[in-house]
Amino acid sequence: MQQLLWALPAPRSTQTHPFAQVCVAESCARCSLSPWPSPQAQRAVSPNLSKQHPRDQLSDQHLRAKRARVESIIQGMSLPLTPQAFDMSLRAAFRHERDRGGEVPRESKGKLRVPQKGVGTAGQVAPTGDSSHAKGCQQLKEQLCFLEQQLRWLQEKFYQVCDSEDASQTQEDSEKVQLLPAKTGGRRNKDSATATSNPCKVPLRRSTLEVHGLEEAEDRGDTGGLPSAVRVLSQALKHELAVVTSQVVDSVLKTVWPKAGSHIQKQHHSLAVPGPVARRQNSAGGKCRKPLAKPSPMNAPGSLGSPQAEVLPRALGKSLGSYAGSFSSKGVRKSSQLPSMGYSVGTATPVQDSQLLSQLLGNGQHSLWGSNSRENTSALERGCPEPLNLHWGNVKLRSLIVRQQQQHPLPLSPSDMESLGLSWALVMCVSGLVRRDMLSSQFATWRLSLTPRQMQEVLTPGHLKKAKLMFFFTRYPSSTLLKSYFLDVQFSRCITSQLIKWFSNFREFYYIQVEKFARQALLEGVVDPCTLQVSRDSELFRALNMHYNKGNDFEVPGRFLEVASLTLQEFFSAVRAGKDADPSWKKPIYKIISKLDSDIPEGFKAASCSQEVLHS
DNA sequence: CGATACCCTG
DNA sequence: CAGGGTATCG
Repeated sequence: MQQLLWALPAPRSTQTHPFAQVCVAESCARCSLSPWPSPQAQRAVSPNLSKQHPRDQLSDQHLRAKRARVESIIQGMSLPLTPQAFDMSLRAAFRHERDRGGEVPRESKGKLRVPQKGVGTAGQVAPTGDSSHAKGCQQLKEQLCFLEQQLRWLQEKFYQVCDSEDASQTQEDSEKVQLLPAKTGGRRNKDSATATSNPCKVPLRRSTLEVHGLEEAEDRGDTGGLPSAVRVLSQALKHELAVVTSQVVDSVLKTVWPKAGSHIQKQHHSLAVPGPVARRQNSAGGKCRKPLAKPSPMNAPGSLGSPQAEVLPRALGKSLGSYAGSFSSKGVRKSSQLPSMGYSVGTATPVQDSQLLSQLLGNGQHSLWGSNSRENTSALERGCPEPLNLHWGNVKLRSLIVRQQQQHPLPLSPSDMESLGLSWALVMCVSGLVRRDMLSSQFATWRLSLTPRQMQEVLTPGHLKKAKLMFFFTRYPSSTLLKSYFLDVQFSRCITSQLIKWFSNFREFYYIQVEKFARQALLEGVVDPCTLQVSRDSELFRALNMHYNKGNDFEVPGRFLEVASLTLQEFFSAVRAGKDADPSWKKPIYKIISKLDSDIPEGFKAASCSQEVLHS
């Protein structure tokens, strides 16, 4: 969720966050009550939106109506916030703004992330420990903060909408022209051609509300009142906000106070208790990508012969909740693998969400969850009223509407927060307000918490490490070989290509390094290629070892040294012969090296191998 | 046409 | 390391 937060497009560089400014200047209480900056203030901080067209005066009323509407959303959301939450969120917002400092606020990345419930979730439900209460409170508080920040950000976006609408009809906004697919060359055309199948594939620069959907709405002559797209989004957001908020509150209360309701006062008390937000970092983003953490329930000793003193932070693997709401390859929850924790899982399964997300992510045909999604998806869509089938910035708004109309509760579980994050991500993505890859990241994280224990449906850091070590033996593994060595991975097209991509990246680094040293040798006046031998204490080896074997906890096979030496010599000879003038001069070398793969020790096949990596 | 390799970029 | 693009192969 925090990813979502820092992923939110920063205000234009010349513009500080209007809300932050208000916060600085005045006591935050006022901001909380009325998060809207005055129109003057708004314009003052957004110079490029300040061009007032004469025609605007005619539509002032129009604008006010829109603002009032959006404001009602904000205020509706603000109601349940406690004073502490306000204060906290304000500070968070301010901190966020400060951290931004023109760059991505990396540091804030983990700050608001809600701690995952660990293995002992059931224990946390027990009303024994104050810490668990505090933790829950912390969660709730942070959720609310997050929501508020989102809202504030939305507010800003809506201002942009209002203003850009005014501008759009009166001037050929050069920026907008630039955004139009038809006018930006072949690649853009290609993008829009595939837009239907990749509804969420919204490039960042089109991810503001200044998207085609608005224009579409207006092109249809929808000039009276709010543009239909705005109206639809507004309604969708309202629903989403209401549902999400109540769910968060409910779920946290239920979790922390099984006899919820009678201890509301305690909540406020506990809210003030600061708690460390232990949170794993996850820099992974993008579709079908491996998360950095995984539940590692199995910890059987690996059978790697060498001292596998793998050193990845334990917290990485442990902090994640091991909630095992799991999916089979068919996308059906395997009840047999559900832990009996007494969580009331909502009637709507995560499967539905996942399908929707999958749809949004453009994985419609081959859902990450399996193959039966098409059936269900169509079932979902049948209930969807067609008039809402708008496209908004290449995103099917309908998907949101479908979800909204279903009004199913999100599953209440330790993955609540992730689900919530996804709900928001959905809203953000559908409205074109957030980058698709960030949604995907959220998506992957969320999905991770539902992964079966036995079969990894995602590639973990452990797998990556294992792959790197395997690179010492094989530079060009076939997909079948990979399948036979990652037995604990449930292979899909996505997983396969990711693994292959990994090795492609490994090779890339490898060849770059070797080439670098080959050229260096040439400059140093080496004449005989045979003198170029890669030994364990050579610079080249150190560079490679650092990359593939960080920590030097794996004994690199001698064969790899031979291969590296040969690669080095080949590069040396080629460069010396001036072959590097040919754009494809590396191809022959690649061909040679590709034949030098050796067998991988059977030990790598051990399913626990990649998990062992995380624990030793 | 899909899978894959390579290249380039962030 | 991931993404996107292009080139190539069967």
